[in-house]
Amino acid sequence: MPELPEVETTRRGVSPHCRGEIVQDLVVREPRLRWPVSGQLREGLVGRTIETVERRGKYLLFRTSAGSMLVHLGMSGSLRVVDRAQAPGKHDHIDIQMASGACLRYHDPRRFGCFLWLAPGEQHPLLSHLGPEPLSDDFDGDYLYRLSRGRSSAVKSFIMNGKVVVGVGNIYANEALFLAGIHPRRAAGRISRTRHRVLADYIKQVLTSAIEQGGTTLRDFVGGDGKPGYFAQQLYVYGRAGEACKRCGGLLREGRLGQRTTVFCVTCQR
DNA sequence: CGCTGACCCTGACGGC
DNA sequence: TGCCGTCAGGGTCAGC
Repeated sequence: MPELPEVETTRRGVSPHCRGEIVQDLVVREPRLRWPVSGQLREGLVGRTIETVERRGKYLLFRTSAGSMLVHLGMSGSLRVVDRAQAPGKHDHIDIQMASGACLRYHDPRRFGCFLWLAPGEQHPLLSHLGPEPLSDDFDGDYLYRLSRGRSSAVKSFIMNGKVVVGVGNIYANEALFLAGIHPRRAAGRISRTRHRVLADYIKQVLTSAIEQGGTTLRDFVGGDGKPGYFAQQLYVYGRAGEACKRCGGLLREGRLGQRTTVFCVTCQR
């Protein structure tokens, strides 16, 4: 589910209900996530005031003066604001209850997400090797060009690699490559500077547009306010294999690249 | 160091 | 109706 636009949508949705609020209790119904939810999280968080909710790549950081809660939504996770009186449903694994009465509820059928506690100033290994934010000035075509020299991996795997750039998942990688007219299997190291610039610009554009639409809801994504995203209607290739290319009318083809479904147009992408 | 594939887990869906 | 295989938006890790 969540790539950068969905995580950002979640951040924007939950932030007003967290910022400046005291955490009254943390209820963990199912600690078996990607890594077990430790007691340290509860010890660290309860009684603290959440100062800010930040995002780094697909990670959310709930900052307090005593440390931070690091959250990843995995593939099927969502975090939304609910009324604390509302009975938890299946796969509602964690509640973060605010003194204000608001409640952040974490739902994750596949349990690939994680909730970790970071001591003040602690640089978690998960965050320390991440590439630049795609929407920042640190990320552009020249950067992609430089980093890709000598690399033999397919450009799609390259831009989905979090050490190269964060937040670009399968949906938006497919979309950006289509818009840039680049074949997903082309070796990253054999793409010109000009084309890398086009690609970087489209990555920024497609992510920005998706954030504006509240993300992409394929089956069950909901943002912090519980509402779905509307970007799915604007997808050019993802989920459209066998249908007509919106640019040339040809049949979109599907393949597998690095265990991920890849959709592209053989005419428009070279 | 770079790259590939197995793996983590549950649910939805299509074919029989 | 049910069983079975396949696939799904994330990332880590071992091995070459």
